[in-house]
Amino acid sequence: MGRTRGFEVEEALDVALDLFWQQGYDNTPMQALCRAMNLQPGSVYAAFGSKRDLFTAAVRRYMDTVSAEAIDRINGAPSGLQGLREYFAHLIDAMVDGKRSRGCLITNSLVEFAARDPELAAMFQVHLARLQTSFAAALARARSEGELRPGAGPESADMLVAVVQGMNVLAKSRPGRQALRNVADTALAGLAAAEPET
Amino acid sequence: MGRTRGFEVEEALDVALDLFWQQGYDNTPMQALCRAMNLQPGSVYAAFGSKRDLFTAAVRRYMDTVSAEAIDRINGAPSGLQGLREYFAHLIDAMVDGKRSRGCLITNSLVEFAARDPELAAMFQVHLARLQTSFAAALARARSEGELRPGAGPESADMLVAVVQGMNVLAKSRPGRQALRNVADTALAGLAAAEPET
DNA sequence: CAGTTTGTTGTACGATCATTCATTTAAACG
DNA sequence: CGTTTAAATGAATGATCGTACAACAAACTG
Repeated sequence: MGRTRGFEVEEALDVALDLFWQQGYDNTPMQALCRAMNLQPGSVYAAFGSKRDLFTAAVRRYMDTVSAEAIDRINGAPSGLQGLREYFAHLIDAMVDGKRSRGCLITNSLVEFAARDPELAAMFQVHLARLQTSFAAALARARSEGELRPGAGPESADMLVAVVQGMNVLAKSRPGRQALRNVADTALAGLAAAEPET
Repeated sequence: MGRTRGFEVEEALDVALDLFWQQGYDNTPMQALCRAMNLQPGSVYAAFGSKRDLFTAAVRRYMDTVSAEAIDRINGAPSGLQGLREYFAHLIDAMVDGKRSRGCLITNSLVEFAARDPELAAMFQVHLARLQTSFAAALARARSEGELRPGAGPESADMLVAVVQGMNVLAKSRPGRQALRNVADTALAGLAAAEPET
């Protein structure tokens, strides 16, 4: 019983997610969030709890949507190496044209929170582990298909995770598509077997 | 004439630099800076201007000391590839034992400021360009000495810059030395000529 | 249609922020 | 030593922050 909610919680959360993604946590006042969500403070606190709770919910939503979609691409391709190539291709597209020009919410938040909020840091760690695991699986597949040079293998996943985090940082200074492609291509070329001359 | 300053400006700046490095800009109140510097607000404002000015000075100092020392290592080695290896080795040491466990002040600040302060963003861009240039020079030297595999060269510098930025992010979650070494070794192994079997 | 319960509204509160300034202190100069 | 000038002090200011709450509105229950 009682009055029904006049807004969609997930829609509002998406708006908050967008703001946190663009501006960071400390630099986004609750007032700005309320304005963007078209909600009064009371409604926000009733629905989400504190500002930190709202942020936590936004990070969770980011992991379940944006991040999950990207990671799924890694192992949804016909070959291991191709999965990696497609992952990076879409990442770069989103960094040039789309929302990833703001970097990655988790990378941004890791930098902002790792030293002061162990609970959030643990969430970010889960994300990194997922990414690493998917990279390792793709590399294992690529190796079994003879796509990798000797010495490269699942252990190389850590390097790819670092490259992605680095690209997320660099994306914030709006580099050209070519520069980003160069980064990804160089990283993958270092793992792939030498191509036969065309 | 007049009363002389009772503190060393550079010493105070180093203290502020340390605090900004650990906690970020937004998360470091002027009050905390004053306490750490053992100075009253008036003295700080007289010496440095605004909080943003103090931060700018701290970033400049970081670039001139911490960052310059690290970059100098790249091309201070007997061979190109060896310079890169030494750069990463010292970077990893500082991430495990030293102040680099807080990441890199510039990487942190790039994430915090790129989208909202073009002037600071330009400073960070200079840093990235310096790093890229040094990497490219080392790679050119390495190539001319036959240390690189075919396909690798100065253009690969962008990938190394991304790897470093990524490691700076990952460092904040205190990874083990082994994980960091794996990242650096994998990145360099992808560029280096195949080693003869021992 | 009353009563209960829940959501919404808008204001207001205390804390904390960056910054200022009148006052006091001390070094340098004649 | 007295005057001048700059630095240090520490409280105060106004703005902005996250959050709470009293008043009002609406929907479900019986």
